[in-house]
Amino acid sequence: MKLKQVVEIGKCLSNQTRVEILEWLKNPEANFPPNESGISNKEGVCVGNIQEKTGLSQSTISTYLGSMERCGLLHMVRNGKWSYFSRNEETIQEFIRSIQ
Amino acid sequence: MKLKQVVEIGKCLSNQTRVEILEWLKNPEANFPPNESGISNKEGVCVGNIQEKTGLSQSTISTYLGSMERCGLLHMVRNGKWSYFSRNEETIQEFIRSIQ
DNA sequence: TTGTCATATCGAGAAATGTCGATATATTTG
DNA sequence: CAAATATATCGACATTTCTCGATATGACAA
Repeated sequence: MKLKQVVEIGKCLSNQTRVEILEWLKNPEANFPPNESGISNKEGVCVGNIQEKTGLSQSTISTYLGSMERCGLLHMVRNGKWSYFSRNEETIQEFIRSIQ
Repeated sequence: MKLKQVVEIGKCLSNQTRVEILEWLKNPEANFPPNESGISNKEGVCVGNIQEKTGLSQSTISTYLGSMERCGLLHMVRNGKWSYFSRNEETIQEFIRSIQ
């Protein structure tokens, strides 16, 4: 993994709420209520459910999730009006290999 | 590892130079000139040699290394007027376990 | 003790990030 | 089409971090 990407991931991990989101998404079914649509939490958790759990504003959480997706920590899939976020385990492993 | 420590490590990894230092210290004998004192680079690299390689000011590098030590990424040992820094592999592994 | 060297700490201004409310966009529903 | 809903983006101000030069500290040498 390139240095720039390591740094971008580091920026995401430099904030308590973002680290918690990453942690919660290890077990999305236990940490979030079921999605309104049929989609399982395993495939991704919608922005609203993450926002509610953190207590921060909608715009802040949307910004957080966007930056976590751009650096590769999270994967996003859109379905209608919802965006579903899940961990991107491949990139996380690459990041780990870069620093260990 | 506690959330706060993960975040402090994240802050250290959010800067290009600090990530490079961590990378260089994987192989200190290849990346730094021998220490003036008898101490091997394997046991730690002194601040001056790290500063010279980065090109940043002495005070900046001292601040960087201090924060990397406080969060547990680096280990420091003092010897006379020198401080020697090396990777703290135990904490690095703990950090990795926290995010994977 | 005085001077020199390596490192640490301080104070400051510049730059980046945090976080919000307001608003824009896009999708679905009536 | 109009309204409602979920998410994204914008603009702004507060806070944090970056990075430096200046200075303090502590160890060693003369």
